[in-house]
Amino acid sequence: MKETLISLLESTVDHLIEQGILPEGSINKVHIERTKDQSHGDYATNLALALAKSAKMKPRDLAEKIIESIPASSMVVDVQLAGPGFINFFLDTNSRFACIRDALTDVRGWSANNLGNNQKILLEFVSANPTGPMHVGHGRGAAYGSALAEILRLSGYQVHREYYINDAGRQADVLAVSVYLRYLEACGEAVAIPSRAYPADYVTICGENLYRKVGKQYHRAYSELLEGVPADPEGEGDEVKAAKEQHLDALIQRTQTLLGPDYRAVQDFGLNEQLAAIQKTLKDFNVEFDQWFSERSLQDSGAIERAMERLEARGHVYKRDGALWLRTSELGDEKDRVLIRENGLHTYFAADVAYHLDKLDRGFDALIDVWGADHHGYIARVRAAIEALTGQGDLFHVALIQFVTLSSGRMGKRSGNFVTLAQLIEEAGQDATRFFYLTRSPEQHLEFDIDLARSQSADNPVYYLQYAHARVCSMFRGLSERELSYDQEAGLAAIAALPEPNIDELAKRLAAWPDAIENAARNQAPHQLTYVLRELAQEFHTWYNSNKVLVEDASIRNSRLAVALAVKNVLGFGLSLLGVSAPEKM
RNA sequence: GCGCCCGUAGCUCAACCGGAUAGAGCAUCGGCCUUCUAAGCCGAGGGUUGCAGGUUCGAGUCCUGCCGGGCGCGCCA
Repeated sequence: MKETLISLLESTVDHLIEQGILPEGSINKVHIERTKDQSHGDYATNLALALAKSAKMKPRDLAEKIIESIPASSMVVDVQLAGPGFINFFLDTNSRFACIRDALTDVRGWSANNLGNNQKILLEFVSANPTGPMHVGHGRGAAYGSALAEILRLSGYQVHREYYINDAGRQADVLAVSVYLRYLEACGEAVAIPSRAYPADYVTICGENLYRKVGKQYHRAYSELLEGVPADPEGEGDEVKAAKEQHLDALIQRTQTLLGPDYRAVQDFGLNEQLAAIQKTLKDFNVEFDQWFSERSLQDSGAIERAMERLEARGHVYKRDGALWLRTSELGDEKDRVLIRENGLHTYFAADVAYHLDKLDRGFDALIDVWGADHHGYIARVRAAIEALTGQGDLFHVALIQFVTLSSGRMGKRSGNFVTLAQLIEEAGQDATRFFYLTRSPEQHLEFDIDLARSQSADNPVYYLQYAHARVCSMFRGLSERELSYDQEAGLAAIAALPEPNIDELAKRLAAWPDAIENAARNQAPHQLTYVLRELAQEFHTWYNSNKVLVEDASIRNSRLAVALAVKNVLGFGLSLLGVSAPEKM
């Protein structure tokens, strides 16, 4: 429909160029959009406004010339000049109500578009460290990434959803020691928990679980563990903080020495338990992945070394102060970055470079990483590294998700009493939580009012949409109770004969649905769908209140049932894209 | 200090590549259940889109400078 109008306008422009009214090559692309206001018709173009300058005419005068030259079409019943020079198109009834048949026959196919042209995209999101439970910030990334994947798939992209498991590096060691100390506690030792270790309850439980599983198999005397370990100082300030980290580092080394090969077993126990908890929460949250990618596997397979060698071969690295540096500053970053530390260990960044190289080697046309806004300073260096390795830095995109704040104050990753995603879902429910995350644009800070979610969850806008869906279902239950019939074809054929004028507004909202998907994909903005669906539900509720559906007149009944069912299909499908259920009863 | 994001109604937020009279929810006030689900509908009030310039037919949207808030700037991850 849109394409038809565009081609009509393109031939009009060609015609005007032949006539000498428009200069050669004045057209780049005809832009046409749906109107917001019914009085502006169904579609509008700003063509005359855009071309007025090159034609050296007033916009309205040019618009008149354009309207005169537009070829006749059976779809278009009227073309009007409006405002400063807009050209409005009014469609015939068949075209206006085609969306109802489309929504009834194949809502998914009708909703789809080919923006992506079958490109392969790797979408990495959440990737929360398996060192503890997910917090409410991770939940936002999960809701966003999951919905975006659905929208992109519907828009002609092949989407691969991936979770990067940070199961290597210092944080994994901190987890291992934290768990091990709690394990010793369970063995009967009196231990002091380092101030920089993970102190939270889940670590204690994890240590106890380990004890329950293996008994005293890994038990070493606590006094032995502390041999040669500097004290854990108290107080504030940079120096004290550094000393605290040194205490923890020494403890890690000591634990590794003492446990030998058992160290890895303890660490794996902790990592696996935390990862299992994360996977359960995500599953409960209706978020799925195609692949779980382990950071440690990069190390074990030698992928990191290979990436470093490749960078060296391409002349992007140098040694300084005993460390190996990548010249990212030559590729858009603000300064160079360390790959291999003075102590011989690679940085997190080095592993990430290898990871993104691996992604590209797997043959993806584009990489999208969903990151929290606090990582924005990291984008330039990763892109620089990809550019250095492959010359394809432009294939790397980051969707930055702004922070989630809680009404009861900022959350902290390590504080003992932060609110976890699992707790939030427990309080507000899966549907309300998913939907609330998605009603904000990703670049907007999200204020999540825990108390509101708890006490007033019935006010959540998600119920508004679900209620519209349930209403239609209820209507069809009433249909059989009253022993009335529904003939869909007869209904579709008679829609134009419906007496109520507000059917036009409702049909207009329905017809806009496929465009909403395409726009949401183009802007990587799932939140737009929540608004479009809300508007559809709103228009439906209005129509429902002013028109009775289960009437004696079979023709009107059939048509209204067809309309209602079309709305139900779009609402149900739309909610499924967002990971929200569409109940048949409420 | 430098970099990224944000600033829209009392509150929380929309506004698709720059488009026509800047829209919703909550809150406030007034109506609508003997009729398919009132978790709903109808109506009212509420705005110099942080401030000042600029670009153009047209700016909440783009550019510059301020003001305010958040985040980041490690051989941590």
